[in-house]
Amino acid sequence: MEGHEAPPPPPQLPQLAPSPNPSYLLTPLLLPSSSLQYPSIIEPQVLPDIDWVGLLSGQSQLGEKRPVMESASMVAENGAEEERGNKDEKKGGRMKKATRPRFAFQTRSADDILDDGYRWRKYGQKAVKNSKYPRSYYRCTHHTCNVKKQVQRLSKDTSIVVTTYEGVHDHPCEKLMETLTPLLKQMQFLARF
DNA sequence: CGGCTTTGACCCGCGC
DNA sequence: GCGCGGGTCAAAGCCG
Repeated sequence: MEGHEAPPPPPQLPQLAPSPNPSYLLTPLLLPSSSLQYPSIIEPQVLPDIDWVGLLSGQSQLGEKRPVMESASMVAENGAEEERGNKDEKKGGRMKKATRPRFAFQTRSADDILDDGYRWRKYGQKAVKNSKYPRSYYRCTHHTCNVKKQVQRLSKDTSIVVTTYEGVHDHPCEKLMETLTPLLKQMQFLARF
């Protein structure tokens, strides 16, 4: 799909002031991937180009108004209650708006899909307004797990991929455990001396 | 053959 | 009420 490639050398990212709200929770995101091949570094920076408000709140309107920095920072909306319109299941089995933690981060990567240790199944792709690139929708393949993520590449800086996670995995990350187990054993062994 | 991607259609919320 | 934009479904096709 990507077609026109040849991403230009990544321009200098705007150096943004550290988020006034330090609770953006980068750690939980780094955790599962720390031992796996990450395509690039995670950079806790914010691009004014991305529709963070839309990504995080579910409604996007990037038109004239820029998202304020606060909402544009890496956000973890944890208790963001929005129990609006609690209708019963819509026909077609569509999901109602659940109140789940959402957080987003950006990576500099040539790959849209970064290996975070979990298995994802793509269930949709949509063209997004104000963006050359489509947004992809993924769902965790674990049966009982209902975690979703959205992946979108910036049109301004094509080397930046924005990933938004929604929900928390209710199962261990097999890949991570595989990697960690021998390490832990070794640490336990060494700790005896 | 099972799991995954692709893709058009459908649904819903929101702004005007 | 209508149109737009975003999110999801599901059938068909692809691939290991």
